[in-house]
Amino acid sequence: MTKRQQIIDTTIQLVAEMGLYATSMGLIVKESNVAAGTIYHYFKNKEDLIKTVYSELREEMGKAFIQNIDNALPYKEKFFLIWKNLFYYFKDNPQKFQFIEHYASSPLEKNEVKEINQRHYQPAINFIQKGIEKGYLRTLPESFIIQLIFAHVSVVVRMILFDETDISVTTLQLLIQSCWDSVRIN
Amino acid sequence: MTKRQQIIDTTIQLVAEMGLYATSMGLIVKESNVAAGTIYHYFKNKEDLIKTVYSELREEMGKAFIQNIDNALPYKEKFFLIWKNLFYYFKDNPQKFQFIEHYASSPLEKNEVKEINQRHYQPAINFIQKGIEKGYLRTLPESFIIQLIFAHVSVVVRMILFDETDISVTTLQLLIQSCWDSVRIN
Amino acid sequence: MTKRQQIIDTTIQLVAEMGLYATSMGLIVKESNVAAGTIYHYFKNKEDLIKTVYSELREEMGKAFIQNIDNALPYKEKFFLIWKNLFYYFKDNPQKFQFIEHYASSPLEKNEVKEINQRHYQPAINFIQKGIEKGYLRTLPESFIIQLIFAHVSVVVRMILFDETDISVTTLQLLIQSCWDSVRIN
Amino acid sequence: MTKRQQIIDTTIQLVAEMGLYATSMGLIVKESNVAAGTIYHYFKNKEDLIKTVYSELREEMGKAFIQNIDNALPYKEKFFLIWKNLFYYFKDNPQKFQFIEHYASSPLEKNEVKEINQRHYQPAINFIQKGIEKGYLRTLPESFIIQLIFAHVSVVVRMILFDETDISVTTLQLLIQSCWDSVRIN
DNA sequence: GATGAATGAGACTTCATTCAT
DNA sequence: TATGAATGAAGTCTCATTCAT
Repeated sequence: MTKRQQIIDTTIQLVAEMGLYATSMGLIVKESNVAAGTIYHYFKNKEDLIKTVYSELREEMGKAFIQNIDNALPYKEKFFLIWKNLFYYFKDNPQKFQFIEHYASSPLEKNEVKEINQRHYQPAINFIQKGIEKGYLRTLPESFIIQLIFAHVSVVVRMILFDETDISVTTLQLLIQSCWDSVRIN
Repeated sequence: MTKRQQIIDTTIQLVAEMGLYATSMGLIVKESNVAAGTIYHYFKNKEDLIKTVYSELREEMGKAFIQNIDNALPYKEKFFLIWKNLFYYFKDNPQKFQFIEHYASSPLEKNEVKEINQRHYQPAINFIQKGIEKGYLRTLPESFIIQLIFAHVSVVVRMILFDETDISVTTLQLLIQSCWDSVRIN
Repeated sequence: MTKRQQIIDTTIQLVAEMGLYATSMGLIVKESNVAAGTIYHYFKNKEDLIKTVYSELREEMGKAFIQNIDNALPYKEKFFLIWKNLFYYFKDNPQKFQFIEHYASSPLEKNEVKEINQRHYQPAINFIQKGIEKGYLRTLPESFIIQLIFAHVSVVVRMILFDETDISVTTLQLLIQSCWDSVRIN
Repeated sequence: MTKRQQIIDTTIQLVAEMGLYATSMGLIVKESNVAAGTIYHYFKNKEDLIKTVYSELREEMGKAFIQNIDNALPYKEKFFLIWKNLFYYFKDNPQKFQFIEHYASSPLEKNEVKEINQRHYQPAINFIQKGIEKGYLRTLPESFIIQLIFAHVSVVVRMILFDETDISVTTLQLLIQSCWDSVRIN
């Protein structure tokens, strides 16, 4: 594994466990078996490191949730599949989920990166847009609907992760239905 | 106003604007017109200050959202009123909303305060419990339903606050309906 | 007990246990049931408090070690009695002993108090002086001999206090003999 | 000279002059021409710095006082030589002597370092042990005898250092004799 | 006499970052 | 590329002391 990747992996892990601010560069140095200077060889500074990691995760996530979606399927089924994709991506990568949550709620989020990462959203935006146009979804701002879905999934993931319980396929189906009911046309 | 209150008010304002970590004790000192030592007269340390502020806000919030609820009203109407109470409490106190969001996503949240503040939830838990029993709401864990509603309101509030737009009463009604649809029995 | 005495007692106890610097005024306040301002009513500042306590202890100690000395006794016997007086004063008042040790090794000792407290030494100086004149003791500076005796007793007391053992009368006699042998004429 | 050594030297000098507590890290920074962070690169914290310095001095002292002792010499002569070694080590390194005195009387001393540094005592313990076995010294606990000798030397050194007088070789011989008389078999 | 809220200088320490090797 | 010693600004907190009540 390259030094750069070691740094990124350690950063994800530490931020997930301790949060953005408790994750000092010194700690990353210690845990990643890399010298302080090396980090600054690959990243301009701490903010750049964090933002880069976030960017990469967003891209990965963006790919994950549209994966294996057959366009021929009915809209509702695609919705359910997408929800599941997102859910399992988070469930199977709890540290990445937590990193993203930490980042999203940090003051860093306020900056320009928002737009930069927007493009990873594009397929999602398109999907929602089409849902509204075709009369499957309520007439609400797309970004709002996306936030709603994202928030919904996050609540479910958080519940599972922190309660350390698992969830049956049936229950999961109920939960997705709940999300679907909040955005679909009655 | 007492020194203690000055400190608390300044803390809410600064944390709302800059986040938990960018809000240094030095900044609080400067903005609150209080000596450094005075803060430590009222609070054990920064963590204690933050947690105390959070606790007080949670209590206030707990009171706000069950306010003016006539028990004689139909369940659904009560649900809508509670949603609105919560919504307007956040909308009218944006700094308190942001403080709570910052706190909730911080590593501090992980600690014991969670339980301590649980009692402010009690009316909410009871309300949800009754809704499930009477067959108005889906059979899901109460705490999960509460999280879902909370997340839903938060998304709406965030949208309004950050987009700096306002929202018509009609739209609001639609949004509450969306939340209701995600938890009500079909 | 007067507030003043409460302060002094608490100070002795805390300094004995924790040392001069770990004994903060705040700690004295907490442990002595006295308000911060009250301490400053009786003492000019921390240094004054410590020095006053020390002065009082020195006076007490000065009285203790010449107590019950019959001038008619042989010189050597008087020496043994004085040694014992000093020893038992320390053994029976371990906190006072420790306070004195902490003070004596502190930078405060360097100041003027040394002379002020000199007068409590006077009987000791006289006793040593007479011993030299009469040919019982070696011709060395009196203050040096006093330091030697004081150091000797302190070593014994420290040993007993920290090892938490006690000591037989016979052993004690041997120890005094050791001290006596270091200053008597051969 | 390395940064680490600069820090240690400055620490010895400042503690000797001002005591353990008046020697702030800030002062060490100023006097040693080193950045604050650099101290924490070499030492975990102030306590660690002080303890490390003390440890090194104890080792140096341990080497100093058994230096040039010819085992073939008579016991008493070896005793005199050892006393002199210790005496001159302190007299020639007054700041180290004062550092050790400050440390020894501080609350830090109470901790584990005591044992760690015990091994530097080993030659001394052996020497005393042999003295008792061979009938040269009184039957008293070795550690007690060591404390006695140490206290004796310290009184002499303190006298010379603080009175700023020097001492003739004859007088010195008298003083060692006094120490010897306090521990030798009559 | 007694109280304790309020002060602010200064103590210790952390941490992102640089730079010579 | 990679290292890690060195930096110093800034953060948190303590503590002796004051003063209005």
